Amino acid sequence: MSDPRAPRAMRADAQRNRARLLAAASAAFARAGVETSLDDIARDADVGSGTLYRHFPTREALVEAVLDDRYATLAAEAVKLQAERSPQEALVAWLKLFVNHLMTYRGLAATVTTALYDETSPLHSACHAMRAAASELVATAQRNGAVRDDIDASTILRLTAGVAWAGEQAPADQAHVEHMLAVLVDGLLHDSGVARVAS
Amino acid sequence: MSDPRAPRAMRADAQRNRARLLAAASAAFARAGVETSLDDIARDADVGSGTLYRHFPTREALVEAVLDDRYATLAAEAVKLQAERSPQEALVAWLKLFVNHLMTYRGLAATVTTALYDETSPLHSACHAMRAAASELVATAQRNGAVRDDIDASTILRLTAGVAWAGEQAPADQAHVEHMLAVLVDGLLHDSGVARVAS
DNA sequence: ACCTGAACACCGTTCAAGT
DNA sequence: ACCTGAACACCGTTCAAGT
Repeated sequence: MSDPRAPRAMRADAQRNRARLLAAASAAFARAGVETSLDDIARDADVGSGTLYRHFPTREALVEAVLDDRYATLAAEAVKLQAERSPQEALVAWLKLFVNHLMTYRGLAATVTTALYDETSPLHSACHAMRAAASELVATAQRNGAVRDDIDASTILRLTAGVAWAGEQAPADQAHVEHMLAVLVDGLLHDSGVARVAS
Repeated sequence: MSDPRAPRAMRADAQRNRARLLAAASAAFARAGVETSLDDIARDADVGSGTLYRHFPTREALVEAVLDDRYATLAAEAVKLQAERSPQEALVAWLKLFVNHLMTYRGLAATVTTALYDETSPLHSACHAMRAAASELVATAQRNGAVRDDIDASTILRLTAGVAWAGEQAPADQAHVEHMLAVLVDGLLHDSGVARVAS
């Protein structure tokens, strides 16, 4: 009868506190990265620190709640690209979306990469559909001979996260990161006369 | 007359404490990564925490002291490879040495990458010769048409550190990391009939 | 049912007192 | 000249008391 995911099950003040925490977290992550102080977030939200932990028992749970729909969107975009573009173009375009997503907050590349390997993480399930869709993109590109066969999808995701990580280690704009991604992509593609994605 | 770098300038107990701290730090870094507790290191060395800070005012200073000669060695190896091998082989072989060095301790890739961009870091000067030698390897490979022209040496170092970082995010052996490096290297090399470094 | 904020544990860093 | 360890600041996390 009562769905625990339905907001109506929450008391009005709890609902408001949750929303305040999400807004404060989003702003704090943007300003200082996902490793910023949780205490500060609670203070910014005008909420006791215990309330933050009641709503989001771990930092990852908070990150997951803030980004939430982004991973569903990334999964949907993968499926759409898969349907509309060539296998190679689809994969390359999606990796660009992925690397740009990872640049949303400093430290996010590390958090997501950890989550992809930690089944107990709340982010893990949020990323599940995205991961499956990405694997499909890779498998299709490999079947078509566009991408080398000696690498699996999860290594490709990790390497892409490595590019995002490299991007946040020093001042780098989006163009620079996409350029680094293009270099990686050139390494992923077979070179039998395939067009390269230049800078 | 008195050289501050000469160990004889140090009191005997100071000298012994320094050695103990280095040994404890090396063991702790190997066990728990370079971000491990400095307090624990002082305790392991049977030394007050203040003594650790007296010898090594920052964590980076301690990392630098522990690894010290490794960066001189990496610089020398670059020069040697430059002299003995083809431009392409030399660069590829050196990047392999570099990525393996970065895997020495968990977190080292991040520390070194930060240091490369932070001129105030004690690691920065330790890396200076290595960085110059690496730039030479890249420049030579580019002059010979072995490596693409649209990328500079520091971006290559950052991307290589990104591969090492990707390697420490999930259980990965040396072969796996070198395989990821080979993919990156394929992206760096020009594909005009050059032999690829396969897995 | 949920919130608050004090309390605890942990860590980095400083510094007064000691030798 | 160097060492020690207590003291301080900061942060994550828990929980008793309150509504």
